[in-house]
Amino acid sequence: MRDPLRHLTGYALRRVSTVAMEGAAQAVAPHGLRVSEISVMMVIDANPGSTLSEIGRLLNIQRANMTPLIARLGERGWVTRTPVDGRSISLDLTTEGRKTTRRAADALEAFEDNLLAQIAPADRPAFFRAIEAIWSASPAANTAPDK
Amino acid sequence: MRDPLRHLTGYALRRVSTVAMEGAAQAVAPHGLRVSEISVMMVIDANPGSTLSEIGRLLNIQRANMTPLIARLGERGWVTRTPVDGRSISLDLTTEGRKTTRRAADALEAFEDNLLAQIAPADRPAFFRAIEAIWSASPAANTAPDK
DNA sequence: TATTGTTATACTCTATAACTATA
DNA sequence: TATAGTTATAGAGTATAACAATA
Repeated sequence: MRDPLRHLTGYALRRVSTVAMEGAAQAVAPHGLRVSEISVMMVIDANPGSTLSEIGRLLNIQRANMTPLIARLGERGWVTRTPVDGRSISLDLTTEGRKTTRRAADALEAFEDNLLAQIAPADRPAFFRAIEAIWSASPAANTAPDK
Repeated sequence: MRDPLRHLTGYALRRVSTVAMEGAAQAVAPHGLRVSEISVMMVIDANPGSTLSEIGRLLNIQRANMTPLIARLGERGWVTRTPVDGRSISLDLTTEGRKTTRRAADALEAFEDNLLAQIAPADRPAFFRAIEAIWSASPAANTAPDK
């Protein structure tokens, strides 16, 4: 079977991205989390007191989709919501949320290390330059999500 | 805002893959096609007479999801279905389907060229080696989709 | 007026299970 | 028994529009 898509950059990127997402999902699932959820928790952990909107912007997740995600994390006692000025709410991890984040993030990073280990060390700088070049030239990198 | 995900290979791949998919979708939409549809049509064009299952395997699309996709292309008069042995059907492009494929594939490849152009020529070989290394080490590359 | 959070909704992609009919 | 195609369905991710409350 001939594969006329094999030479296409975007197609190659999509396949490999799928591999990465599935591995990340598996790494994080035993901790009861989805990739989107651990991502949000890691960002809150690194930026305590940030706003729902701010975190969504960083991760390219729209407000409308952040709300139920944060609600799920709140129900499990991992994230607290504190009104900050009457219309914004600031997000923080609970002690239990921090523990869960650390465990899940460790699992995620172990998987990411395995991913990176597949790439020959000599190829890594060029690989990341390429990724960064595509990203920073993209509309998504230069536009605010949501509106 | 600190971004604790920035250094993760998989996260970087996902973002860039999203850029690629959105660009591909935009390139192909004016021709009335989705990315999955032009992909299938390009594969049929390169492998006329192949089977629905065979094409699905190549593209990692399950049979259950191929059926409605092929049905849509059939309704538009772009793909024909020919029974080959009573349970398999072979797929071919009509003349009109070939024209559409050529136009949409040209648009897609123009976008892909722009993507590639973002990467410094000196970085390209390492970039593709890295992509290929991650892919070929993945479970997906060594497993048949569907079951 | 612009922004925040919320609700409702819809569309795409992907996945599974069950079924038939054929090989 | 295994495979091909089909149907129905469900989950997840993502997108838009509209709204109330606040800055």
